[in-house]
Amino acid sequence: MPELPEVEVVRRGIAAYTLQQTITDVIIRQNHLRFVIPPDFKTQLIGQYIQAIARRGKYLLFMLPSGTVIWHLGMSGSLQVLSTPQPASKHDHVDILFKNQHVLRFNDPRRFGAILWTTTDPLLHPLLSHLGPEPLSKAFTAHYLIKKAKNKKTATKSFIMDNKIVVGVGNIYATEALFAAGIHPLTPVKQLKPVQWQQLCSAIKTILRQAIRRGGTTLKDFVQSDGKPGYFKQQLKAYGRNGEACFNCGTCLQQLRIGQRTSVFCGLCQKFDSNRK
DNA sequence: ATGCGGACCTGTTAGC
DNA sequence: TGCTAACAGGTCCGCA
Repeated sequence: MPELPEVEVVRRGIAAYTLQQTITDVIIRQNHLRFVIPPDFKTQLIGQYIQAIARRGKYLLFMLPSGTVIWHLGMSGSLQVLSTPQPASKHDHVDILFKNQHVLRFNDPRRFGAILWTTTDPLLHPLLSHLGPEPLSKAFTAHYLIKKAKNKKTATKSFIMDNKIVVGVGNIYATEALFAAGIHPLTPVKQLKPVQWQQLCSAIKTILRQAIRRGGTTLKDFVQSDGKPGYFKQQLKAYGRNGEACFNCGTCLQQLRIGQRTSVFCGLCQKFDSNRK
């Protein structure tokens, strides 16, 4: 479910209620997520407090004095802060209780989420160590992409969704960024011109920033930490619009599958040929 | 080395 | 109406 903007929205939302708060209890109702939650997870956390909540790609990092909780929301996970007790409903797998009475509750129907505990540098963890740069950082530039794309024939859409190239760009924002940059999703990356890399790079940054500002994209069930949906869906220009008219030229948007993911694009605005524009 | 398909798991929707 | 198949925001692994 959540791509980078959604994870960032969650991070900011829960930080306000949980930073510096002592953990009084941890309730695990289902420990079988993408990985099994470590057996000592509960005892490691109780009595400690959250010093900071960071994000690396789509991973949330809860920094405690003696270690770090690495938390991934998977495809369908959400984290909410409850200020009054509420009975657990279906798929509410984990609760973290704080001294200030707030509860951090994790719900994840598909259980693709992951919760890990590490006492060493989380950025060196095997799941994180190979990750590419943050798209909103200075390290993410057209120049960097050109270097990475050299001699590769990968489809541009698969390329920008590859964690090792850049983190946080999932199907929604990849689709949107390619539309904004006027690049056909199947274009082999070695064919892209520098000007197109510029457009793509800045489209990714712009779209992610806008999505964060609007609280992320709610397609079906994404909620911010306060339970409200995200409001970026109204801004989507290509994703989910197969068969509808392109906002630029009125042409009927098309759909195809790339790497088992649906891709919507405009056959007129997004061409292989780079000499337009 | 790269790149693709499959697997993980459940819920919703489209189609017959 | 009811059953089944396909598909869904992510990621890792193994095989070609």
